Amino acid sequence: MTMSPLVRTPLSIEHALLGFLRPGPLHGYEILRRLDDPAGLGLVWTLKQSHLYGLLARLEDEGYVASRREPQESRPTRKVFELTRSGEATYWDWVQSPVARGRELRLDFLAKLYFAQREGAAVVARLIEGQKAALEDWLAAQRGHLSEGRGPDFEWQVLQFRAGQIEAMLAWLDASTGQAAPPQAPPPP
Amino acid sequence: MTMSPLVRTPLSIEHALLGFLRPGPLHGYEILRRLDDPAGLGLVWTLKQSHLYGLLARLEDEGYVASRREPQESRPTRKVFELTRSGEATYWDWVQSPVARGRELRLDFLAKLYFAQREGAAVVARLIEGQKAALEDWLAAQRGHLSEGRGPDFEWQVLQFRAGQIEAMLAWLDASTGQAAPPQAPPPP
DNA sequence: GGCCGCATGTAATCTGTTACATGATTCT
DNA sequence: AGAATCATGTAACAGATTACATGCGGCC
Repeated sequence: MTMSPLVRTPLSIEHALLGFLRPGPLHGYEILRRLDDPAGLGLVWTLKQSHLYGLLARLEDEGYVASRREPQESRPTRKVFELTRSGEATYWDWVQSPVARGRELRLDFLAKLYFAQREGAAVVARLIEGQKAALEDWLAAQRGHLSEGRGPDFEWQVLQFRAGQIEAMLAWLDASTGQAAPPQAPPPP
Repeated sequence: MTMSPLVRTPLSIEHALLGFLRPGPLHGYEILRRLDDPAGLGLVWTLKQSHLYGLLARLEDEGYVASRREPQESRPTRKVFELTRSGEATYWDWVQSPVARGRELRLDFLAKLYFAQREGAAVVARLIEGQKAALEDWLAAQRGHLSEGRGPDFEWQVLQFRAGQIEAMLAWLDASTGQAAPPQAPPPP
């Protein structure tokens, strides 16, 4: 018996799809077209059509979205998705919380940023502040280990590598999005 | 009918295991212990025991390694693996060729570097030169796109982000391993 | 007697990716 | 007539991760 849990704990990349539905209901094909925009999210996250439909089905399974069929004249019936309460809460949580692991910076964080910018300066500020704090913690940890080590052995190189990547990320956050809007009350959690 | 091909084209992370066998035959448990070293490869690549055994079985399936059983008195029988010709060739190829995608830098490249350093300065130099060239190509591509774009929109931010990460990586290569040994004849290809 | 070290593996699960299937309409 | 667009999905496959299974011998 397969019990699909209503809520998965780790906030992962497919929650980005909820971001497309936040402004209002949408059908799968339309989401695909938005992903095709080479200057939009498609720049960092590409999906095959079948993959997208699979993800949407699962999000519905898990109760984040609900769907209704919308027949059209002279066009195939659409399946229009909209956020449930749970989906909306999950989205706000996802879009404002920093990623917890370095490997999530390339994809997950940029996706968050993409949607956060569509939600306004306060949301962006919140996301960036949280992520900066996380990065600074990581950096401190790397530096802590570095100070223990002695020579340029493999461990030292790895720590240097990570520190360098984190520093570059921090510099980028400051340079490209650093004009932080004053934090305001966030949209409904 | 499942035809497991003798050679998979993409040189991926599990080829790192071949690196443990290059100096000489080894059994799985011993590889595990080497991976446990928190200052060694284990720093960037962690494997569950079952996962390792699975990977070794597949490498054997694909003809990269061969195994023999080695009974012991008062200890469980070991399964000792050694490289085949194909495995050795694949290893030398893997350890000296740069990674082709950014996401492979964190794991695959560091693994290559780990083994390359065990093979000597010439191998390290070869790997690093190749990777630098690849990074510089990527960077040029990002900058090319950047010059086309106008404002600080999402696309611009993404390109800046990538450029920053690549620059940090280049700086790190120069700083921590930059004293390139003069290229010599590599070990038997 | 119980835990740790040695040494092996199978199998389930999950996720990601890709191939394939379908069918109507509109555009060229 | 043929290609592209609109719109949906199933199923196969590949990969990573984890849980679980087993058994002996030595140490405390």
